[in-house]
Amino acid sequence: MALGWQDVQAEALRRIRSREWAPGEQIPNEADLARELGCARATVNRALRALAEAGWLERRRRAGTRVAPAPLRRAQVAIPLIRKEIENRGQTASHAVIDRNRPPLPPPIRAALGLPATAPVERVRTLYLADGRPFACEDRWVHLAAVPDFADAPLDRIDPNEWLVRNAPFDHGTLDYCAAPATAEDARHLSCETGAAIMVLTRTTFGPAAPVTHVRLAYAPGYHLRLEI
Amino acid sequence: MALGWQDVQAEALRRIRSREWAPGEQIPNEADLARELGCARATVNRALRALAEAGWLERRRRAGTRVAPAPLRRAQVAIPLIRKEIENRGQTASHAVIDRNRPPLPPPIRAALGLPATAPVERVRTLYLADGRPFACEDRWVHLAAVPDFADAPLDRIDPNEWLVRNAPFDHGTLDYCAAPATAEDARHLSCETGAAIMVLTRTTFGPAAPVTHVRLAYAPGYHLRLEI
DNA sequence: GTTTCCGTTATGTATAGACATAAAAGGAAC
DNA sequence: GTTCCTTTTATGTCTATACATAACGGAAAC
Repeated sequence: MALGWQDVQAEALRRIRSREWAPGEQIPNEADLARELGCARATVNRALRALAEAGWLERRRRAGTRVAPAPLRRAQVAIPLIRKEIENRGQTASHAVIDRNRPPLPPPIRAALGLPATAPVERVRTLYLADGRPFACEDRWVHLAAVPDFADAPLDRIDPNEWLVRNAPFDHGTLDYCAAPATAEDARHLSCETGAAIMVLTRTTFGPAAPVTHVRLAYAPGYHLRLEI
Repeated sequence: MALGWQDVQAEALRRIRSREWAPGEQIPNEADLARELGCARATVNRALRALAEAGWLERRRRAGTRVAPAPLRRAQVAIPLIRKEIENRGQTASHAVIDRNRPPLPPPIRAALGLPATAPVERVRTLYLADGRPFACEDRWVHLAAVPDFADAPLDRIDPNEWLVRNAPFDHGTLDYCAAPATAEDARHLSCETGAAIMVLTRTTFGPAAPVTHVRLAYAPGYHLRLEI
């Protein structure tokens, strides 16, 4: 057997790193490379496509393939369940619903979800605990028209985050992390001082047809968001 | 005939979302699906592989393909140049080197890089400005054995971040975002108050053979890390 | 000179067929 | 029952071929 696509990928990466193929420069076309390396064009294609997805190459039909000028690397961040996130740290996860009701939709939340003021929404505030100590507190608004069953979700047994992940798969959404001072309410729930620097995640998710949920998640001090690249 | 892998992917995704294929459940094998949909197995393979990479499916040889029980979605975060990050906000980027020298390597940095105390390193502290206002301040340690040319980098013209991205392509690394109170030094450079909640990024990158750089980047208050999912 | 059109070219993708490989399942030896 | 081995099976991958598609570049029409 000849080379596998991973071998081709490794060889291409070697040439990129050794500057044999310099940044911005066009590399040989797939057919030539296949001939040179002694494999099928499909194999070269698989390798180069993977490198393009990883940000090392830029490919355009007819224009050929060139080395990315400033290799813009992408990091992947897995968005796990909060429960898993706690368990991955070797701690025991639990949660407590603080309150659950249907207040009028405040304009900022309304805007984020793109809903009319009359849309049926439920608000749930939840405290997540790791080994019994506060880990994060969540203020979540759920669009009931998109997930009618949420009204009956047994949130004492399964946390809102996990219930929604399991029962309302979504299309797309946005995450926004920022550092902020803990509000008085955050501080009360997280047992920290008002104004302490905490990580706040704001997430809005949309289903195929309608917005699903908007959530503000305030992590207790000391939270780290780790990415691999 | 006309069925492309994207069509197959869309159909599979429809079945996952409609719960025709329920979470945790095993789906038909590639050969059967290909026969059912009227395309080649390779086409089905391409579609299902893409869905697995996106986190919708879990595949194992011989064991078949099943719908991910709790679709663990991954978000991609592009790690742009700081300069680009500023320019993408429609502002003008500039930078100023605060100091550049070769102090002894402090143990925490040494541990992060995995280097002996005698390793040749250069420390550069840089302030990044957006429209002339402080955007972030950087404390960077560069392993000169891995990037000897760094000693001659004209950091008045090109910022350290960009110089390294362009001249020292790396293999892998870790990013760590956390919310922290601004130190007195952060506060002085960023024109904010000591103790203000700021986002701190700690990044360590490694080349094929040796560690390259360790950097602590403190963003001015108000910084947001946005991800699309 | 400008616009339109068309051929060339590199990548994108589909296909059938083949073999490789991991892992589960079942059977044989003990 | 436990261990080891063999079969079976679904995914992983390579190959050769073919056609699709985007885009560059030049020729033709005006």
